[in-house]
Amino acid sequence: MLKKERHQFIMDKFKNVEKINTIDLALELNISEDTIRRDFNELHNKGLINKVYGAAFPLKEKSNNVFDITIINEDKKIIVGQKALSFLTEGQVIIMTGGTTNLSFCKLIPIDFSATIYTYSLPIAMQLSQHPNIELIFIGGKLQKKAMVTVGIDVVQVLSKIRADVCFLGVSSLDVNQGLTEMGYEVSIIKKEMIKASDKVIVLATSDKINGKMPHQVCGLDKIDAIVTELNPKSSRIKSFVEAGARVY
Amino acid sequence: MLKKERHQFIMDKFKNVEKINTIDLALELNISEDTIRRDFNELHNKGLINKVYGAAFPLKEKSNNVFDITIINEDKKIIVGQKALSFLTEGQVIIMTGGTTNLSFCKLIPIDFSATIYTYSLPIAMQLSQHPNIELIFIGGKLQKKAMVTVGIDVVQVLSKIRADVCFLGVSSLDVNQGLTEMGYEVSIIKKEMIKASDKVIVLATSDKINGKMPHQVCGLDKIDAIVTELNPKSSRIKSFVEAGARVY
DNA sequence: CTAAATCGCGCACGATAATGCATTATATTT
DNA sequence: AAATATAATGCATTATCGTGCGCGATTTAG
Repeated sequence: MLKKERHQFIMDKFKNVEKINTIDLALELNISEDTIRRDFNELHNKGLINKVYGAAFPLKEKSNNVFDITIINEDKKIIVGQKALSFLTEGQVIIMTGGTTNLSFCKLIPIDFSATIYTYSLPIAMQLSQHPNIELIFIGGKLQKKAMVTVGIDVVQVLSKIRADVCFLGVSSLDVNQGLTEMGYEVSIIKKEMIKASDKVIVLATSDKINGKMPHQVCGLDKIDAIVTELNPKSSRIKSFVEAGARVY
Repeated sequence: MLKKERHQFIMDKFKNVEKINTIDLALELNISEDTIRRDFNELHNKGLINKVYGAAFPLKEKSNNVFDITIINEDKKIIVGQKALSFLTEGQVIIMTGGTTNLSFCKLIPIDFSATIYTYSLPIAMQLSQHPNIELIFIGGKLQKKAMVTVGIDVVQVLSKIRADVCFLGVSSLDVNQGLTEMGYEVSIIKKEMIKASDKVIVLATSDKINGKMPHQVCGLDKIDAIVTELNPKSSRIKSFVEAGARVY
């Protein structure tokens, strides 16, 4: 039995059992404890298992992979993204904010779509890097780890110098009276700048963002050219926005 | 039986089996193990199979998840990374290049390590965003999709204005006479700038990078403060570097 | 605090790999 | 078709890898 096979065997076994004893596995596979220990050590070094005295445990399945981004309400966000596709035109210059709604949207963009896209979100950039015809420009700055976006004066400065055709804007909250509001001050500043830099502003939001209020205002409804949600535009939950004159899709 | 036929035979066989033993195949095809090994090596270099001690495996089909980064020769890179940890000091200002060797290194950095880190690599930034005490600054620019790093004048400009204590430099190739060389012109320019901006330069490289030559020179060995590989510094494979006066770890 | 279990390290040995070289097969040129 | 260059193959040698064992160090449990 090859080393690699044993490693695979161990990882597979952890799908069924919660703990593997060093001695037991040595007996089961008919090899020395030393080898098992070495295997455990190697797997431990790779960050695949937890090791304790005399045994090993599987790692808590909680996103041990940094790069695994879980999208909550993904089905709703996919609906939003599909509607938003109609706002894309070949050759546009686009500003794309962060957030999982925008991420879902980016996953739906046709693979050969051609455009220039500015973003300040790491996950969005990773996703869009798959598109060979998209010229992707990342706006650098200090990283805000929670949102995985860059913030700070550098970001604002870059934004102040560009002109985009359209901005796809993910949001914290959307309210009929307050308009668009953000949880973080820095992000609110940056989004203001993004709106200023774009001819059109398309807001992507699932219904759970509606009628919430966050401390920092970004803009009023009048600045927004389209609001895309997973709801039917005639839905009662979005009625107030339609009545206020917003273009809801 | 021609080489091409054998290669085809091997790839076909992987459609049915999960593992091909070196000896078994040699017996089956009635040719020497050497030839099989050479075949495995060639296919491995083309990135078509995985090779381990005594056998070969088919590549696990790359996941459709953009964020999944497969690190080849991960065990070697982990050794490099562990050695490189000794060059870290709390509170440093660090420049980190891209590449999977550096990525492995970043995974090994203690979770509570505190420093300021500049990078132009998306995967590295994603990884380091896990560390709460690291002030992470992403250098923006046009994204080079293949390497997942930003390039262009903006990157150079940012680098020209910073001073770092240490630069951890991943490389394309390392040669005793040519020094550090790169495949891409743009990246070579940027790495020059990174070296200029740093007091110390630590090169992280697995042995397969050694004695290769790429078209664009970055710097000579004299600019490098330390070369970290997975090899023992006394190994014959690295001997020429030691003799040339390089500090090999 | 003590005893038992477990661990890490160095060493030895057999298996597998890499390298240089001679030989044979294949491709290219004239 | 013959001559020559180029590539592929196998063998011998040396290097490297994986594994088990022994021993002292470390950890756990009572």
